[in-house]
Parts: sequence; structure tokens; C-alpha cells
Amino acid sequence: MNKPDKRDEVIQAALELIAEKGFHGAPMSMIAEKSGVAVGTIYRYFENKDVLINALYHELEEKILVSLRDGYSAGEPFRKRFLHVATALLRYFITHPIHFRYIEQYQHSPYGASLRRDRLLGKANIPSIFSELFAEGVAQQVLKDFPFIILFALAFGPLIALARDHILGFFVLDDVLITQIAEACWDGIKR
Amino acid sequence: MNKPDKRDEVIQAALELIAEKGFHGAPMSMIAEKSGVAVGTIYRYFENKDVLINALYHELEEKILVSLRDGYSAGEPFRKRFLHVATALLRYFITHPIHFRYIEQYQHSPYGASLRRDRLLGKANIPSIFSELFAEGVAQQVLKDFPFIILFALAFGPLIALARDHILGFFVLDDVLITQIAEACWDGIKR
Amino acid sequence: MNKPDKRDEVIQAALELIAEKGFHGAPMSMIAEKSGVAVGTIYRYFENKDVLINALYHELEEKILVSLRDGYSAGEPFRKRFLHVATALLRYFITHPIHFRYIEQYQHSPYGASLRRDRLLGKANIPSIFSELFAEGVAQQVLKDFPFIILFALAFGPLIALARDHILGFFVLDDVLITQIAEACWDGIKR
Amino acid sequence: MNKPDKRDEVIQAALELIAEKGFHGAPMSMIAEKSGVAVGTIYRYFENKDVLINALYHELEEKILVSLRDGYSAGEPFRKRFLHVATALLRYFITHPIHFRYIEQYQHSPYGASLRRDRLLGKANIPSIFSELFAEGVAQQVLKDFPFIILFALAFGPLIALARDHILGFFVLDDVLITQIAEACWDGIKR
DNA sequence: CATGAATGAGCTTTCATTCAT
DNA sequence: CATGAATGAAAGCTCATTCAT
Repeated sequence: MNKPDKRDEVIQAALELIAEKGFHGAPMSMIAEKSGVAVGTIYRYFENKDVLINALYHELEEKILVSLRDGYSAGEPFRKRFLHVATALLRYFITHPIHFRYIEQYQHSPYGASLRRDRLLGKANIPSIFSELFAEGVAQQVLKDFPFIILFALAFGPLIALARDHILGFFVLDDVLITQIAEACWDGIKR
Repeated sequence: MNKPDKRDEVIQAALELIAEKGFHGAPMSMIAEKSGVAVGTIYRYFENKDVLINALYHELEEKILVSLRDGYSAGEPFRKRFLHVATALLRYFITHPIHFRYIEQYQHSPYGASLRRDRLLGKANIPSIFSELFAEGVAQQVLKDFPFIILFALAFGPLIALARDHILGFFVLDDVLITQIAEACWDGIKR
Repeated sequence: MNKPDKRDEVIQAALELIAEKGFHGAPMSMIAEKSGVAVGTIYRYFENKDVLINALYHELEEKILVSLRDGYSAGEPFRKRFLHVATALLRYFITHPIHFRYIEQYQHSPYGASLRRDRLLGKANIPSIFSELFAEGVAQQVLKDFPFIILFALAFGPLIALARDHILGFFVLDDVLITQIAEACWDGIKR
Repeated sequence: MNKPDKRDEVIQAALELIAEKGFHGAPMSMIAEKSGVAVGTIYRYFENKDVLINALYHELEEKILVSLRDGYSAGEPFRKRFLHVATALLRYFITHPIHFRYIEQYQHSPYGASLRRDRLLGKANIPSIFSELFAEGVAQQVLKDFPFIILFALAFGPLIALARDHILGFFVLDDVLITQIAEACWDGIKR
């Protein structure tokens, strides 16, 4: 639980640098400098740069899941739960733009493809909140009768696109819009 | 007869290598070798690697637009036209997976951010087929009253996510599914 | 005598480009473009870049010698003849700054060292106007009793340094100064 | 004990290689090899090749100034001081031919032109020993009434030319000649 | 003779990784 | 455990030279 301080410094520095400058714009030496640590020290905590990049991604993913579960109650009606998850996700991204940029880069790189493949092959696990939600929605016949992967794309594809547009400054998301957008996504998946 | 023989070879080699290995996994020397051309020759056709990457993107985009316009008739009802564009786009991607992977990488890189910004500022032009379609839909009050950028995300965000999932082999898209998905996207944007 | 037009164009373009940008800032392709000739054509007239560079130097040297002999009369008193040569040289340089810059670069490059060595070994000939002038001056006991090479340095070393300073804009030479400088050089060599 | 071990090795290797082969005949890889260091190591000490070249020049210049000040006494008569500086300079060059060749190349390259310009504009400082000497000489009316730049050329132009000739083996300078030459230069500048 | 597309060796510079201290 | 100087493979790009047309 009490991870060494230095490890956290490195993770944070890597996050900020890579989010801003991309994987190749953030050399290990720069990460070392920003985190106030020697280059060699990074290699005590992470075997190599790839390991660092993957570990960072998984930490971010975990933080998002925690945030989605906050205020999420299995007792609520299904639609309400979906809207909660969708708006929480969008809100997380726009309040953590650096996390978003990192995740986006990760997912569209070879790293992301590997992880997805591993998840498909069962080597890595799919976050349960999503699979449970959609499994239930299909079972209750509230949702369109699509495979999980399609429902996921219909529900979250637009959110991610819009988070990016907001973060890039192409338009501004406010609470009203966020709700309207989540409802539009709901229209896309509801039966 | 076909003058830009070498240029085409280079473009094709770059497309395939970058789609597979990413921008940084495809050095100029590798592109040269794959295209059967000397390194220096690439620089006769493209001032530098960035120019090559951008030119390639614009060629692909143009091909997609041509393909979307094929069978598109302004006389058809609005919904039908939307479904045509959506299914055609999805079909293009799954029949040209390499193009898709290249475009995806491009759009999530600094190159893509620059282009988007230029388009927003009016320096580069937005493909008219999309802007016309949505402008008309909003005017006719068939679509939800959202700004263009949100409609675009709702309509195409899921398609792109699903194209990627199909190409990565996570599931299989067939004609029936494609139509159903396009209709689900329609549900997301229609009033 | 009627050298091909193209050869002259190449020589002139090379002169201007190299004078301004140095040997390595003037690629053959640039020389070709500036002279309105194809790259391959240059190689019809000059076996390679080194040959071009050397040929150009010798053409310039010849022009200077012609200009020094203009108005030079063996009948004049010795001092007057020296002042003529010295002022003519300085005037040539400041009216042909491009020639000066080329020559300067040449003489301080490996090319210049080779040529000097060849002249020492008798493979190349020393311009006669200088050797005759100084030989006579020494014989008449008007000049200090130094070897030719030292007299040459005392007489022309300052001129060349000042031509450079003038051309670089560090100060301005006018007719009065030119005469005064030549006389100061005379003070350096006269007995 | 001697920290900048590698830095010195690099400086020395660069000096020798560039003196012999010119700036462009001494690639970084060659400098690395000669100094027994990896290429990348050079870049720890010098940001790039230009920085290395300039740093090397300034180190040499400083060494020369130190050597000129050795045995120089402000109390001596003016002529004696001038002769000291002139002979010391000539002696330095012929005992350090590699330094001479490097300096010569530097001064006749774009590097040298930049430095001269900076010194003229006051951005870089002119070695005080020269400016003080000539300023005093003019004030005492011992020297011809020329601007500093002309006196400098008259005094040192011949020395530099003769150092080069000696180093290239065109003739041999000995102590007697060196003194005679310095006196001839004195004749050039004295009133 | 003239052309200029093609070549590829060679240049400068970067950066993930190692290891002696 | 921490350090950061050292490494050297590999990248993008240039340009003198060739040769099919």
C-alpha cells in the first residue's frame, strides 16, 4: 500500500509528459528529471519503458473505475444507472484531461492493441461494471439485442469522441450538455 | 505511362508499414526497402517524413469520400441518406482495414490534432458531404438540436469503435449487423 | 577561346554560391539550378566538384593578374610600381568582393594548401609579376634583404586582411586610405 | 581527480582532426573514435558540433593570450612591448602548428565571421592586450594615425601569413628571422 | 551532348539502457 | 538502493555522382 514515493513521482511525471508530448516526445531522461530522480532509478521500479507505460495505463484505468462506482447503486433503475455511468465517465475525462490524453494515446498505439487482444483471449479481465450493466440490460430486454461489444461502442463511442473535442477546445461541455448527450447515447442502445 | 510509379510504391509501403507498426516503427529506410526504392528517392517526392504522412492521410480521406458519394443521391429521404453514408463508411473500413488503422493512428497523433484545429479555424475544409447532411437534418428538425460536432460524434463515434473491434478480430460484422448498427446510430441522433 | 556558354554559367553560379555559402553550402544541384543547367551537364565540363573548384580558382587568379598588369609599366621607378600593384590589388578585391570571398575560402582550405605545395615543388608556377618585382627590388637594394616569401607576406598580408575587413563591413576603404595603406606596406618592406 | 578527462580528450581529438582535415573532414564519429569515447558522449559535453567548434576556438585563443602576456611588462618602452607581442605570437604559432591551422580555418569560416561581427558590435570582447597596446601607441603619437583595425592588419597580417608559410614548410623561421620580421612590421606601423 | 531521377554512403543527433561508484 | 556518465544502435536527412533516356 505504501508504494515508495519515488515510484509515484515517476508515474506522475511520465503521465504528464507523455500526455503532452506523446510516447516519443518523453524520453526516460526527461521523465527522470521531471520526477526528481536519476535515470537509473526508474529502472529499479520498472523493468523498461514499456513496462512503465503499461503500468501507468492500468493505474489510470483503475482510478476511472473507482470513480464510476462512486454513487453507483445496484438498486437504481437500469436507465438511471446507465446515465450515471455515462455522465460520470464524461465528467471524469473533462476533469482529468491529462489522463484522457494518455489513455487515448495508449489505446491507439500498439500497446492498446495488445491489451485488447489479451482481454479477448481472456488473459486480462474486462472491467466488470460494464459487462454486468449491459448483461443485465440485455436480460431485462431494455437494451437492443446486440452483443456486448456493440452496445459498448454505441454507448461510449460518442462520449470518448466528445471528451476529446472538449479537451482540444473545439467546444465546451457543461452539465446540461453532458446529460443531454448521455441521454442521446441511451437512445442509441435502448430497445 | 504511369509516371508516379515510385511515388505510388512509396505511398503504399508507408501505408502498410505505418498501419502495422506505427509512425515510429516505420523508419524511412524500411519504407524505402519495402517500396523497392532508395532512401534518397523518397525525398524527391516528399520533402520529409511529416509531409509523406500528411499526404498519405489526405489521399486516404479522398478515397473514402469518393466511396461515400457512390450511390448517394440528394433526392432520397434524409434518413435513407444517413443510413447510406453510415453503412458505406463502415463497409469501407472493414474492406480496407489497413486504411482504417492508418487513419486511426493519424487522427490520434499530433498530426490529427493539427488538422482538426485547422478545420475548425476554417484553414482546411470539412468534407462537405457530412456538413451538408447534418445541416439539412437540423434545418428539417429531423435531428436533435445539437451542434454539428456533437451530432457527428453520436453518429460516427460508434461506427469507428466497431470498425476497430472488427478489424482487431474481436467480433465479425456482416451486412445485417452493419445495417442494424447504422439504425442504432440513427436512433442516437434523430429527434 | 569560345568556351561553351554553359561552362561559363556554371562557373559564375558556383562562384556566387560558394562565395556566399561556402563549399559545403553550395551543392551541385544548387549550382546547376542557379546556372540553368542540368546537374549531369556540369559533369560534362568538370570531372567532379573538386575540379570545378580548382578551375574556378585559377580563372579568378588569372583575372587578378590581368588587372594588376593594367597600367603597370616596367619603366616606372620601383616604388611607384610597387604602389601600383598594391593599390590595384586592394582595389580589385573591394570592387570584386565575391571573387575575394571565394579566393579567401579556397586558400584556407585543403585546396589552397595543395596548390601552395605544388607551387613550392615547382609543379605549378608562381605568377611572374610578383617574383620579378621583388627580385628586382632586392637586386637594387631598395628592399630589405629578405627571401621573396617574406617580402610577399609583409607587402600583401595587410592588404588581404584589410580587404576582408572592408568587405565584411567593418570599416570603409576609400582612395585616400588605400594609398596610405599601400605606403605603410611599403614602409614595411623598404630598406 | 581530473574530472573532465573525456572532455579534454574530445577537445584534443577535434583539434587535431579539424586542423588536418577541415571541419567537414572530421565527422563526429571520427572525433569520437580518436578520443576513445562513444559518439553520444561528445554530446554530454557539447550540445552540438558548432558548440564544440566554438568552444575549442575560445580555448585556443585564451592559451595564446596567456602566452602573449608572459614576459610582457607595461613598464617597457612601447616599441619593445610591440616587438614582444609580435615575436611571441609568431613563436606561439610555429611551436603550435596544429593550433594555428585550427584558428586559421575557424577565422575564415562562417564561425569566424560571426565572432568578428559580434566583437565589432561589442557583444564579444576584444582581447585587451591588443586594444590597449595600439590605443597607447596612437595616443603617444608613436604609431601612424590609422584606425585600430588598420594598425592591426599592418602589424599582424604579415605574421599570420608567414606563420602559415613556415608551417606548410615553405621556408624556415628561426629566432633571428622572427626578430627581423617583427621589426619590419614595426616599420609598417610606426610613424 | 543534355537531362534529372535515382542512388546510397555518410552525416549529425537522439535516447533506452547499463553499470561502476 | 540511488546515481548519472557512458554507450552505440538507429533515426532522419543530404548530396556527389551516375546513367537510361
